[in-house]
This record gives sequence, C-alpha cells and structure tokens, in this order.
Amino acid sequence: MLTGESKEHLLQHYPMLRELPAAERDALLSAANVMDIPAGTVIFDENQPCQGFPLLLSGSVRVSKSSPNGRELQLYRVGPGESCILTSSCLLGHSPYHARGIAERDTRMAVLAPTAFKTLIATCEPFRDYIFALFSERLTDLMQLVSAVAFQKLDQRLAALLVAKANPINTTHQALADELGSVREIVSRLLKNFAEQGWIRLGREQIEVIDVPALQRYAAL
Amino acid sequence: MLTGESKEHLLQHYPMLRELPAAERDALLSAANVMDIPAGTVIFDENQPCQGFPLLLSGSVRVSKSSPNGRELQLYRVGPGESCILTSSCLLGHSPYHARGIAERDTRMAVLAPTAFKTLIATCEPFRDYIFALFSERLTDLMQLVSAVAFQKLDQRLAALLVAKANPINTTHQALADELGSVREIVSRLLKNFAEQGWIRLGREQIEVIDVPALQRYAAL
DNA sequence: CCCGTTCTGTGACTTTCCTCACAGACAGCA
DNA sequence: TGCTGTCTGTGAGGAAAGTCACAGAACGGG
Repeated sequence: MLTGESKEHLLQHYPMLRELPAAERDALLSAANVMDIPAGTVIFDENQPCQGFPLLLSGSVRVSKSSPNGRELQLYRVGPGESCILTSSCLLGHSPYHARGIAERDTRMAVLAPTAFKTLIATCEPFRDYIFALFSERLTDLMQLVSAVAFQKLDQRLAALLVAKANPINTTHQALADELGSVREIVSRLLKNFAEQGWIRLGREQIEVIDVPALQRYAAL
Repeated sequence: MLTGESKEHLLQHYPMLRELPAAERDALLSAANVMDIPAGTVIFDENQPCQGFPLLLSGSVRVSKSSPNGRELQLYRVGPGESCILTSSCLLGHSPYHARGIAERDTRMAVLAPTAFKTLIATCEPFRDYIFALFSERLTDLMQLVSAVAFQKLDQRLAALLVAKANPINTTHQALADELGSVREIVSRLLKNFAEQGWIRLGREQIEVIDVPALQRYAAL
C-alpha cells in the first residue's frame, strides 16, 4: 500500500503519472505495494516468473548475465525513475527472466500488479510513451553492448567504462571485471598500463582518472 | 496507398488489426504505403533518422552491426508478421538507428506514418500487446546474444547456428562468419573439424547437417 | 572450352585473453 | 601488535581467435 509520502516520492520520479485523473491514479496506486530491499539482495534471477511491475524510487539495480564458469557481465543498471524494463518485458512477453537483478545499494521500489500496469499503459499516454522510450533505450544500449563485446578490445572497453564513472572511482578490480565480463587479473594488468601512461592513478579500492581525453581517445580507436 | 489485395495480405500477417473497427482501420491503413524492396538493398543504416513504421508482408530483413575493420555481426532477423522493432524503437525513443538493416530477399512492407502508428498503439489493445511482446522478445534475444558472444566459444555458437538452420544449409562460410561476428577462415576451420567428427558434410555453398544431437550437445557444453 | 570470379582449404604467425599460482600490501579487529 | 581476510601485482604458460598469404576447386558466362 502506498502511503502519502511514498506516493509523492513516486510522482516526483514518474511525473507522467500526474496526467492521470487523481481518482483513477489513486485507485491504481493503492494496489501497489512498496518494498525496501537491502543492498546485495538478489531481486530476480534466471528462469523465475515475474510477479509485478516495479517502479524504482531510490537505490539502483544491477542487471547481469553470468557464465557457467563464474564470470559475470553487466547488461545494464536501473536507477530511480527508470523502472525495470526487463520485468515489463517478462510481464508483456509472458516469459520468465533471463538475467539476474541485484540491488547495488539499499533500494526502494513500488510494485504494481500486472493488471494495474496494463491499465496504466492503456489509459495514460505519457506513461505509455515513457515505457516505450525505456524499451527503446535498453534495446539501443544492448545493441551497443553486443557490438562492444564482439568487436572491441577489453582495454578500450575498460577505458570507456572508466570515463563513464564518477571520479574518483571507488570499486575493486573484481567489480570492474564483472561489469565487463572479464576476470580480475586482466583488469588489473590493463589498469596498470593506463597508470603507466599517466592516465589514471591507482589506490586500494580507488581509481583516480587523471587524463579523461586520453582515455576517451583510446576507447574510440 | 494500400490496395485491396495488400490489405488482405497485411491483415493476414497482423490479425490483431482486425479488432479495430473497419472504418478506423481503413483510415489508418490508407495512409500507409507499400514498398517493394529488392534483395540486398540497405533499408536503413546507422545514424539515419527513421521515416515510418514498417510492417513486413513478405521477405526478410537482416539487422546487423558492423565493426570498423569490416567484420559484421547479425543482431536478429525480421520475418513477415514481425515488424521491425528497431524502427519502432527509433520512432518511440526519438533517436536515429544504431544498426544496419539489409533485405535478405525481395521484401515487401507496408510503412505506416508515425502518427498512424501512435494512434494504433493508443487505440488497439491487441496491437499494443503485440508490439510489447515483440520488444520483449528482441530484448530477450539480445540478452542471449550478449551472453553468447561474451561467454561461449565460437565453435559452440557455430554448432548452435547450424542446428538452428534448415537442412541442408545453402550459404557461404563468409555469410556464417558475418552472422557470428567472426571471419571466414575460422569458420572454415571449425566446419572442417565438425566434418571430421562426422557431424556435417561440406559442399560448395552447402552444409549438410548429419548429426544434430551431437552438434546440440556440443553447443550446450 | 577457356577465363575470371567466387568460394574454400591451409599453413605460419601474432595478439588477446584466460588460467593457475603465489606473494605482497593493506585494513580492521581482537 | 599480530592475525585474518580482502585486495592487488605479477609471472609463466596455454588456448582461442584473428591476420596474412596463397593455392586449388568449382562455377558461370562468353
């Protein structure tokens, strides 16, 4: 059930819902329930059916694939106001999940029942547009990812990843490897190269990016 | 403009449009125009804006990414009744294409104006469901593809590709390589291995799959 | 039937990435 | 202060895949 505060919070992140007549909106949202999820929780996993349609209020979710031999590859990340399109996909395509979702930090989400979601899609054009735009974005992202994995060298992908993150980057080499679908040793070595070029400075659980343009140039080769 | 025959053709492939009141439907479809596209035509390419929403009537379209050094990787294929979701994505996400689409064979499609498409989505629930389901399917496919490219060996992917195709397979090694995102020499060598195992028989522009289970087993390792 | 084009086979070499193995560095805590 | 667990650095070795170079085979049109 959505309290007054959470509801305001939700409308803030999903402003397109304001377009809906208040009565109608309240009817739909009262059917939603708010979940608080501690960091590290596996929210969904491969081959599990989906129960509802989540709207993220705070925190973030890492969606990834993992290989039989323990490697991992991040597909994308979901932030507040973004909803988890993969779940929509499950609900709308009537298939189970094909990836794993883990809460990166403490996360709060409002989960809509499938019927409520369908009604929203049907009656609220801005919301529908929003969902389509999200789908579109994910599709584009994934196509980019496929082509990066297939055609780019790991060091270029790593360089791109480094410039994409907020500086300084507080993370382990292992986490970077998991994001790229590689292994720790390789990432360590490549980072060392970058450091020798003077592009970054390395510390424990910390990478300070010094020369953004150089990394960008290298990534774009 | 849609003639009576093409219209019937279209309704056959997109039955969900029958749900729409005939008058409304005709109004929308009269705004569509039918295009015949010879095999090999580049229908769209990276960084081009989109003009309309295509519904495939016959033929098929290969959607692929290509690398700077001439390699290519097939993202997916669009058949009749499938529409090209990538285009929807462009229209709905308001971004240009991020891949290339080539007609594999002679292809006929009805192109809807963006406004007509939007109206359809808004008013015809079965059509909307259908579009969502397509999105969902592509998303799933792409996630599978990413994980295959990242984690599987090329020979396994090749094996999977071989069993997925109709037997005998009439194609060149180069075409297979383009589908997998690799190069001709490697594919040739791997095929030779498979032939030596007695799993396939090789001919010019032809591959005869003999032992499907063996290939499947190998692909699933 | 000849000739050019396309397709295929193959060897030698290089690069990239992974695996294994282990050692040192650092942080936090008892 | 010492201990323990996590994080990082690094070398050796190997497998997978790409590159280059070229030769032979099959086909198809003139």
